[in-house]
Amino acid sequence: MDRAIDKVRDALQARGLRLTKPRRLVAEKVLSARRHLAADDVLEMLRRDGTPVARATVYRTLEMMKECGTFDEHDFGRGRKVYERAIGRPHHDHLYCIGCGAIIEFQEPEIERLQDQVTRRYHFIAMYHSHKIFGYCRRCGPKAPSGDKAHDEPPRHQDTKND
Amino acid sequence: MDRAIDKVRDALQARGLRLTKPRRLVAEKVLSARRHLAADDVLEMLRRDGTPVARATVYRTLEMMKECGTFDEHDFGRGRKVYERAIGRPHHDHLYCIGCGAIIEFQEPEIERLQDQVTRRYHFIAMYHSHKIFGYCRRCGPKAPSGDKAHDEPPRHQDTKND
DNA sequence: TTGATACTGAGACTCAGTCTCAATACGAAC
DNA sequence: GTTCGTATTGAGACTGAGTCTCAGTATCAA
Repeated sequence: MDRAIDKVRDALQARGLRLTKPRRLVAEKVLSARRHLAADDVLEMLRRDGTPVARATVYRTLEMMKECGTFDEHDFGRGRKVYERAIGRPHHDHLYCIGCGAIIEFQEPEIERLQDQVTRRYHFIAMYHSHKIFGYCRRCGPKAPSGDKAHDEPPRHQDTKND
Repeated sequence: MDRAIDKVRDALQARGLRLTKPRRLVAEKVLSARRHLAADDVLEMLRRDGTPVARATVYRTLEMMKECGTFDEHDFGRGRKVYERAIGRPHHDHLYCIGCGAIIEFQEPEIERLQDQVTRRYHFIAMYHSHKIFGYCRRCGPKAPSGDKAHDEPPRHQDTKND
């Protein structure tokens, strides 16, 4: 984690940017989070910690960290962007449970290879990609897709990674 | 196209919904479009045609058509959802050009197969997925990723499919 | 210490999308 | 055809994530 913040500093400095106190506070929240965080989550967490950071600064910092490659940004269609640490962990894609909001990460090198093949086919230069599979996790199960109203208000399982 | 509108009607009726005039007008725009359309595009096109439909109705209809499986909805990160006809055409995914906004469709059955494998691995029941590759198309080329400011205002190629 | 520049915070603003509710259209029953 | 209940529409207010502006503050180099 200290290692991670150093890498964040390096990434910023490489672009002539500083790791100021507000930026560090935002970065630490995302780096240590056990789930994907939205700007509002970070805002709220810092407020509760007694170290509030302005809304604009949080948004600017998250965007900046994404540009530097230290955070990954995802949009699971809930009308807000969420972030997770990118440094020090391998690339992965996501399964998103429509029932409970759980996010499961997966790696499939063969898909990545096929993607390269596709982009070559179209003389396309890939910069990044977004591969998400939406459905129902093991716990929400096959019953969910039916008219099961219990799932309109997604239950939040304790030990899963929610957005 | 007449065939298509009939399928739209059937899909609605199967859910006890009617194909009213405003809904038909919205549906026809998306069915006949040569590119992905946002709600605002549809709104504007209908206004220009002299057959205006209320904003709320357009949004409601697009959502409804998606639910019925007649339209596909995509979000390419430009802050608005876009739609394309789904009936009468095979499933595909997209390459999105950051330079000019061009959208290239691709099909890769092998990726779909690997996806199934992934979901099985996690006991996940997939309902739909979103697979997008962002980068630069043949015309925007390898020069684009550099600090080429000419691409801040994406040029719009005449014969490509923009969102 | 000074000047130039980067950064922050507060709050106004934007804009896609949603909600509300009165008015209207439509299908079924009479 | 008329009536009644329900589905649908339109206008415009509202929401909420994200952006912008700009004055004030911090930081760096000289």
